[in-house]
Amino acid sequence: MTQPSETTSYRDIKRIVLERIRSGTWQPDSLLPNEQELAAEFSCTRTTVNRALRELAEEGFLERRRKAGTRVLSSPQRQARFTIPLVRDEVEAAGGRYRYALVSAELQPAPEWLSARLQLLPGQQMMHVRCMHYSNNTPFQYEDRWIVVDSVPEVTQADFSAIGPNDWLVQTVPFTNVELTFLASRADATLAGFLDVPEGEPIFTAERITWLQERPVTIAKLYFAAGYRMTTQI
Amino acid sequence: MTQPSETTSYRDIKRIVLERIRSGTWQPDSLLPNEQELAAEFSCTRTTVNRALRELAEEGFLERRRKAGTRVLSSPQRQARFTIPLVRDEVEAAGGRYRYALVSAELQPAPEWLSARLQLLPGQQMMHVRCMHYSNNTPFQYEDRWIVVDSVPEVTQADFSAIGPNDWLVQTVPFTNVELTFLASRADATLAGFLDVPEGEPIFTAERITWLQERPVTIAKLYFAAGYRMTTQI
DNA sequence: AAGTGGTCTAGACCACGCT
DNA sequence: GCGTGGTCTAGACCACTTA
Repeated sequence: MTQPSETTSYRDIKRIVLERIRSGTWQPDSLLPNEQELAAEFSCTRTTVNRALRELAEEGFLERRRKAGTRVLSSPQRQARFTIPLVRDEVEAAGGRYRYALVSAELQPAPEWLSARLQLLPGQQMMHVRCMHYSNNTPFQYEDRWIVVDSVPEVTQADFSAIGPNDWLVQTVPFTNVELTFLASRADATLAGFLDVPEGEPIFTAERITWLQERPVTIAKLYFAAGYRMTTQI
Repeated sequence: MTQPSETTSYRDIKRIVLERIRSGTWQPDSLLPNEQELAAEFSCTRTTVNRALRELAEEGFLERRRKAGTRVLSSPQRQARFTIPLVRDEVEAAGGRYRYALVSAELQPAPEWLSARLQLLPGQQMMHVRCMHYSNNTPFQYEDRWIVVDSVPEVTQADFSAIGPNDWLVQTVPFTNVELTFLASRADATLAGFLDVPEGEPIFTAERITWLQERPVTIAKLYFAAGYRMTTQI
């Protein structure tokens, strides 16, 4: 099956190490041989061993510390990786026809909960955008977003009836840090109307807060249609 | 400009490349110079450039293809990484005192929805475990789990009044693939009782399906207390 | 056919953090 | 102090993919 390659690659080493952990050859919390010894065993250089172990540590199976050595983590810190797609891509990937609709876009001073949340000055000017994303004209996501005008002054010129605020921001503010939160919220009357669900319906919700350097740029609350599931393979 | 360190490390290169993307020096969809040229510019070896670009590609900023070169992704595929902690760790990390309580553990044939979901034979024998996790004696999570007896025969001997099923599985089945889903569900009467919330309350829910090789091992539905938020920095 | 990234070798120096 | 992993160099061959 595999290529008849004679050399031991870092992929081979990863596979072998995982097998030894799986089979219990290397018990949880036990120390692995050091890189030099493993390199000798696998007839390769320490560089190759290093890459294999480094990636396994990155993936949450090993813990590595200088001088202390490399240890098998007792309960692997499996990390879930979600690729957060653009709404349009998500809809189209599911075979739907995407449609965007602006609900409102208004300049407003930041309400108190927002100032506190984003560490803004009291009453700082914000662009408040609300919009809908449809898949085949069925409600897919309701978006409630605030953009800090001081951080993105061009936002006052943007035409959000033509382009969604997320698409606009991606094009305009090239780069950022993001804090992402998932939660379950309850559909109030407004939300129930936009998403076409009964009031009180549980709504899967994502909150994204975005910074440019240390400056807050935007907070978006994304309310997904009923029954939405966010899935990933680990 | 740069720090007085004379060598250019792969971290420096990552930083510089990100700055050039951020500042628009390298436009989205444009091609970067090849590794050899960058190595010359940064006065380092191609190996070092390679590591920097490889990691940036891994992080979703660049796309690399042999012969085609390295390209700036127009909309960076930012990936959210959630570290999924053990319940006990999560509670204790928040400063709470953890308590586990078994609700029920029974051998049952798999109901139809479950057989379909896990691709089981009809009526296959399952261990059905329900339990609660408390933080300072306040409900934190209700767990409803099914374990495939054929995949983990030892489960019939396990004493789930002493140890939680997740802890037990981690110790017993060393290794697996996982499918993780987040959703918002509604508290029915049972759930409302265990979590001490009104019926109908939106409940943040995680579903984990675990496989050993190709064999399904367990499906767990984890219902979190009201107001739970799952947060990550990207 | 040819250019690009993918990976490996053989060696070196260094920083961290146990003991 | 000193052993371990962290990183870099200089070079090589190779695999893939596109022109």
